[in-house]
Formats: sequence, structure tokens, C-alpha cells
Amino acid sequence: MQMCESRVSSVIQEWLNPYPNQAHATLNPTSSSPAASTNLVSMDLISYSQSQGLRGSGEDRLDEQMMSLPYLPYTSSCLSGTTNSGNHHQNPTGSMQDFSPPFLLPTMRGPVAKRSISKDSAEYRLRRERNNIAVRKSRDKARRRILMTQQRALQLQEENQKLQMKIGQLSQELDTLRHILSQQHLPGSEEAATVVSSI
Amino acid sequence: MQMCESRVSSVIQEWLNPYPNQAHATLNPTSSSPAASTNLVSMDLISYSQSQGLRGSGEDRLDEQMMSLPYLPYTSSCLSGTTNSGNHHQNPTGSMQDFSPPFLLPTMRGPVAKRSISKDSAEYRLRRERNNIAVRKSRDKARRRILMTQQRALQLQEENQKLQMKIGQLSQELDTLRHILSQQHLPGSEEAATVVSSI
DNA sequence: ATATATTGCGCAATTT
DNA sequence: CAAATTGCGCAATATA
Repeated sequence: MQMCESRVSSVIQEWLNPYPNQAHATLNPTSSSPAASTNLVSMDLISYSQSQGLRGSGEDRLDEQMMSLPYLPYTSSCLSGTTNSGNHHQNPTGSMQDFSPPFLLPTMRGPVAKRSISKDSAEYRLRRERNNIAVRKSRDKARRRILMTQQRALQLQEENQKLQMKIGQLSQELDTLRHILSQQHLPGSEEAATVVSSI
Repeated sequence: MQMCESRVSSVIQEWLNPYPNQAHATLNPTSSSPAASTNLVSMDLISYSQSQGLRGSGEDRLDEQMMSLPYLPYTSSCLSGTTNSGNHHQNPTGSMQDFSPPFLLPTMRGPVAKRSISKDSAEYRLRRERNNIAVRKSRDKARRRILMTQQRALQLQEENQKLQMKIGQLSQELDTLRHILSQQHLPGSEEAATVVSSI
């Protein structure tokens, strides 16, 4: 599961480094959160019904509680001026690749220079457009999912408080009754009965 | 709080529409989720402590429960081949702006054509690089926030179940005691005492 | 006004 | 092969 560690931005990468693949791996800070997608920490078992609350009032202060990651400027300084991006058609994935490391797993294949698809190609634009739509849709979905989770958390928090309260109430009642019963076998047994009726 | 309703992608927009501002508003589907940032539905009041759980096991099936948004292909068809992105230096915000509306609040100032910063400029690259770092940092933060929320939700859910259970338990005890007390004034009063001791 | 923080967007590499 | 995800950089904004 080799994550897309494509450091240098694709677009820029093109006119910057003709051989995008390989090289510079392990640059991703914060553990490159690859599992993020499928590893959405369940959410299952809960019906997303009645989710119309949405009272946006909180402030959310995460307090910057993370260690000071340098957020290493990956491409920094690699970017010469030259307003790049001009016309670099023919997909950059093409020819050549750095095979310097003598490892080369048995099944490992070269770049293969896929099917050269020019960026002028109508098909290219079609693909791009479709992907853009998919991306918007996907992000929209993610946004909703996040909102749902937040709402669910708030809802659970409220419910929790209510339950805690109820527990306190029940506990007190129990204490009272227990006390009363403990008094049952003692001298004056009438007052006890009186207290009971008041519950 | 005019949201960044910049529909047509900035980059593309440049060589597409020299006058980015104004025009085409209200194109954003899904209510344009603008409040997303500051309106993070509180989360306050909760200490993000002990958050080390992270057992990623759930499956999360959101079930595509959203209406079928067309995810309108904004720029679609507007994209002629021409491998754009070429050289569109000088920030687009430059010169000219549509002052058509006769409103012009007193303090409102013209476009001012800011400080023309060429993309070749070293300062431009510096700014970009710094922004890129900020973006990575910000997204990292967001990722963590989301994870925290998910974990908190799960945690609350578990706690909830425990509380519910406890309530059931207490309720039962109460019923028992109440029943016992209600029997106090009836014939045989010895068995009651026995039951009480078993609690 | 400057610097940093957020956010929507398109691209390309991967996944599913 | 198509759609879904995801990391990334860009530019417009929002905040500080």
C-alpha cells in the first residue's frame, strides 16, 4: 500500500522534474494518514436520522496541542522562477525513471510510459472533468460525514449529562429507601412509613 | 462575510475571465458550507485528554444518503484545449473592477490593482511556499480534529451504554425496595427484611 | 497593511 | 475502465 507520496506538486513537478516517480519518499510528516478513508472509526450502529439540529454556536479551540512539526517545506527552494506550467503536454509519467537503488523487487516494472495522453486531448479534458466532479462529490460527502460526527458527539454528550443526572437522582432515592428500611427494625417505626409516602 | 464563491477555479479563471470578482454567485451546491471553519459545532467544554484509543476497526458506510446533487461541472466546456496555465503572471486581481452597482459604501475602495507580483518574483515563491506550509499545517490540524471528534463520539457512546445499564440496575433495585416497603404494612413482615439484606 | 490560517478547487496518483 | 479517495499546490478569504 505505497501511499501517493508524490511530494512535489504534480503540476509544478512536471516542469521541475521530468522523472516524478520514485526518489524522495518518507517526507510526509504526521504519519501520512493513509488509513483516513476506510478507517473512519466506525460510526456504524448509529442511525443518522433526525440530524437537523445544527445550532452553530460553539467556538472550538483546539489549542494547538500538537508538537511543533516543522512542516518541512518539501519543494522549497527547488522552485526556480520561470513561470513554468507552460506547455508540457504528453503525460510526465513518461519515459525514464531512477533505478539507482540496486534493490528492484522481482515484480517491479519500469515506468512503462503508459498511454501518452496529451493534455489537449478531448479525452483528457473529459477525464479531468469527470474526476473534478467526483472530487467535489467526495469532498461534499466527507464534509457531511464530519458534520454528522460532530452533531452526534454533541448529542451523545447531552444525553450523557441527562443520564448522569438521572443516575444521581435514582441513587439518592435508593439511599433514602435503604435508610428507611434500616430504620424499620428500630424503635419508632411510624415516621419511616411517612417518609416513604413522600417519595 | 461574502464567502469565497470563486466558482471557476482561480488558476483557470485567470485565463478564462480577466475579471474574477463579481458575477456568477450562488452556484455552490450543498449550501456552500461556509461556516465550516469557525462554526465547528462547539466541541468546547470537552477536554481532549486521554485520546489515545484509536482502534480503527469500524467500517463506516454512510449509505450515500444524500440527494442526487448533479455536482454541476462548473467550468465544464469552458475548458478549451490550449493547455492553459501558461504564463498568466501579474495577479489577476489587478486593474479594473465592476463598479456597476451605484452603492459603493463610503469606505469602499477600488481594486487598487494591488502590488503587481510576478510569479517569477522571488517574493512570490516565498509567499507561496509559506502558504503551502500553512496549508499543510492547517490540514493536519483538521485531520486530527476530525479523528478526535470521532474518538470522542465512540467514547461517549460507550459511556452512554454503561450509564444506561447502570440506570437499569438502579431502577430495578428501587422497584425492589419500593415493593418491599409497600409490603411493610401487610401481614407477614419477616420475609421482606430477608430480601432487603440480599441487596 | 502583513503574516498566518482556512477553504474550495483542479490535478494526478491510487484505490475501490 | 469508471468512480471514489487523497495529498498537494494555488489563490481567494478570513483572522490575527
